[in-house]
Formats: sequence, C-alpha cells, structure tokens
Amino acid sequence: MRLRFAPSPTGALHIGGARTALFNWLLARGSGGRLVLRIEDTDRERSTPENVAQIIDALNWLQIDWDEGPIMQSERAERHRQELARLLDQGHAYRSTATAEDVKAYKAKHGADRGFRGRQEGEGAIRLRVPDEGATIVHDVIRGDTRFEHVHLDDPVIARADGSVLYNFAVAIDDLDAGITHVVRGEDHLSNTPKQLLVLEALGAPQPLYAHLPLLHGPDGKKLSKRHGAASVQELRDAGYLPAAVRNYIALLGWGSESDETILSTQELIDQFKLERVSRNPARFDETKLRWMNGVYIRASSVEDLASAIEDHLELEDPDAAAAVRADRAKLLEAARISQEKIQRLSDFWPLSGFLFQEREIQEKARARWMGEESVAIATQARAELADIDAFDEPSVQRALEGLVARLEVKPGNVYQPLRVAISGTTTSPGIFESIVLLGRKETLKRIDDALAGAAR
RNA sequence: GCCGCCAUCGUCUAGGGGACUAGGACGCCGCCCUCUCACGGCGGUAACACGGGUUCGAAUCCCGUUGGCGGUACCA
Repeated sequence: MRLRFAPSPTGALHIGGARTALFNWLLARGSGGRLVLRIEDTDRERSTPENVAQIIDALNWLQIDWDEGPIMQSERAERHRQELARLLDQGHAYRSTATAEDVKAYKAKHGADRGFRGRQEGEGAIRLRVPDEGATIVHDVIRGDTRFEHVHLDDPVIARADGSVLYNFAVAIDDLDAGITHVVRGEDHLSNTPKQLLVLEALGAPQPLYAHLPLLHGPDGKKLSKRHGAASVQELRDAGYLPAAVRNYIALLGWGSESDETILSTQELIDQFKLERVSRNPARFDETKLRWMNGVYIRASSVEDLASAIEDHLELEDPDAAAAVRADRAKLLEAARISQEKIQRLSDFWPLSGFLFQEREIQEKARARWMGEESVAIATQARAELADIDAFDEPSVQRALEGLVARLEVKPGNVYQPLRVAISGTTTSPGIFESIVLLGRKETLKRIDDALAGAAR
C-alpha cells in the first residue's frame, strides 16, 4: 500500500487531522507500505511556513513518522502545468471567463439538475469538461459505491486564469505521481472525489482506492473548534496528555477493534486496524474519555518515565515549577510515585503535589475546616510525635500517627486532615505518610509550626 | 435550492434477517475498600430517530419523512 497524509497548512493540526494521519500511518506500518507526507499549500493566502512547522511538530509529538516528503504541493507547479497543458490540448479542459455568478445564472435558467457547461473562450480560468452523459462512481472502502450523475456536476475550475492550479486538480496529479494506492481522508472530500476521478480519467491514468473517514465533531455535535477546549494536537500536549494515550483514543473515534478492547497499544493498533471496520457515522470528540484513558496510561508508566514526562511538561508550562522539580531528581521520582494513581494528566501533578517542592499558603476553606481549636490541639500532639520518632520513614511515621489516633480515640481523619492542611495548604494530597516522609522531618515540623502560628492569630 | 453522506445508551461503539431480554468502554448513580483525592472491586442507570413496506421473523433489507453533516469557490 502507498498512502499519504496531505494536510493544508491553514492552521494547527486539529484532532480530526491527527486521526487521519494516524489511520494512514497505521495502514502503512501494518502493511509494510509507505506513507507520504504532502503539504497542500496551493492556497497562497492562507498557507504559512509557521503552520507547516506546527503540523510537523504535532506529528513528531504524536510519534507519527513518514517515509517520503514532506512534498510541498506548491513546488510541483511545473508538473501541474504540464498535465494542464495536455488536458487543454486534448480538449478535456478549456478556458472560460464564466464567474460563479454566471454559473448560478446558468443553472437558474437551465434548471437545477443541469450542471454548468461553459464555452471555450480562449481566456479566463481553466475548467475541466465533464461529460454530459453517464456518471462517475466513487468506490469507497468504507462506504461502498457512491454514484455522481454527470448532469448534476458543473464543469469545475481546475486552474486560475493565471495558470496556477486548484486543489482538485493538484491532488489528482500529486496522488498519481506519488503512486498512491489508497486515499484515506476526511469525508468532507467525498463530494470532491468525482472531480479528481474525472481529471484522472481525462488523463487516462489509473485510479486509487478511496476511503472517506467520518468527520469529527465537538461535544455539542457542531464542528470542532477552539470553543471545545483542546481541539488541536498542541493543546492536547499542553493539557498534559500522553502521545500514546492520544493515539489510542483517537483510533477509537470511528473505529473499534474486533476484540472490543478499549486499551490498545500502538502495536496492537497497527496489527488490528482495518479500513473495512471504520464506521460511517460522524463521531464527537469528548475529552472525558480521553482523560480517563490518559490516567490508565499514566498508571501503566514506569515511575522513571512518568517523572521525565512531568518534568518535560512543566518545562513547557511552568518554568518555576520546572526549576523546582529539576533541582532534585530523587525527590521528583518519589513525588511521581506517590502521585501516579491520583492524576489523570501531567498537568494535574503540580496542583496536587507541588507543595512537596514549595511551601504554599493555606487555603481559607481548608483552614476554617481543619484548623479549629480541636484540630490545633491534635496537630500539636502530632507534631510532638513526629519530632520524637527515631527513624523518619514511612513505617515509623505511620506507626506514630496511628498510635496517636488510637490514643486519642478519634477518627483517623481528625489527625490526618489537619496535618495535610498544614503541609500542603489544602485538603487533598497524596498519601499523608508518604507526603510527610518525602517532605522530611525538618520541613514537616516547620510547616506544622507555621500552620499552628497562623491558626493562633 | 441542488448533489451527496450519515442516523444504536449522554458519549465512543458491537451488531451484517432468527444467537438481542441489544453487548463492551467512558460518564453518571449506589455499595465495598479507604487518612483526603484517587485507584481498585461489585452492582445499577441508559439506546435501535419516526412512518411505511419486504419477510414466518427486522436494530439489521427497501422506500419515505425528519434531523445532523459535507460539497456546490479562479479555498483546501
């Protein structure tokens, strides 16, 4: 199989484009075929080098690689011109000055079910001549055959008056030259396919097989946009998702494995992905499931890997936090270990466990609930216990505090929550024993003292 | 308007005429575990858009309606 991913650099790579890239990649890797990356930048106004860089960056982050390219469509202008000249010579295409309004007027006059057919004028934009009779049938691996009657089709403009080619022409030529066997892309291109097929036919060229993927929508069923939160690959990365989790999740949008499994490694994805099993209905991108899935991947990571991922993430998102974390690798490792089962995204780490690296102000609500008279009395005793024990490790700390709970005959939370608030500033944190040990005796006692002093005021 | 695609729990989906009392996953709810938050375990909630056919039998096939989406650019 020879496949291609052909984004147009008019914006960031969004999740729909990422899925198209992934499906092509899975097919290439699973079949021993090749994947061609082509940048469709024939829209000179909207295509920018920054967007190209961003798309490549996104693919790199997703760990989707390609075998050929990136081919810039704009650099193939000469080839496009050649084929265009051939079509013109052979009468398959002609120049016409007809505008969009002219086409509309034509159809109003001739009836809605009669496609626009222009006259050879020798100047103006170049249109492809569509046969009056018959139909073009798109053979789609996912959808079966779709028939487009020629009478409904307008002669499409394939090149501007200045000779620069348009999308539907360039794609056909580029796919042909690249020897693409399977065109896998979004369903928004289905209606364009007959035009491309007609170009190929006029050229007497072979036709590839098509597969049009169902479109992706936002949670509200509307077109995906920034409004829906993390819609681009970059935003997903910034939100603290892992590439492997994102790949797993988007693979499941419009496709399901035969085994009905949800968590699938990239290798399993490669082994199991079949175009024939891609669904025909549009899917909504709902971040909730991705969040859950990311948590699964985080829990499955080694502590080493998780720590590195957290560090990289902080590096990008929070320089201060990154510096704090970088200063003590051993501590980061421990912090990652005790946070691992409590976070779903890398971005959850710092809010939950940052207190292990930096002292924080105690939140008002937490103080009100857990720094009252009784709590202060308990915390004072707990402080004494912690100051007293010989070894400051988890078993010792646990034994000491559990002893206190038993002696005081209070609920465990009455001891642990004031301590938690004192050391973390809030009511949720990793396990209290682990947190205290990781903080160390000196720092723990200091924070309890600070909290006690604050409560007295 | 015209052309086309699509239609199963809130969401992603399984389903290819009888195996469907419609399965799984996320979410949600409840219980258990529990130092908080999570994790984990157990249980529950919830869907074949509507109307006609075809058939002994339809979530599955056909037609229509409705709805969603795409195309209809000298955009991609």
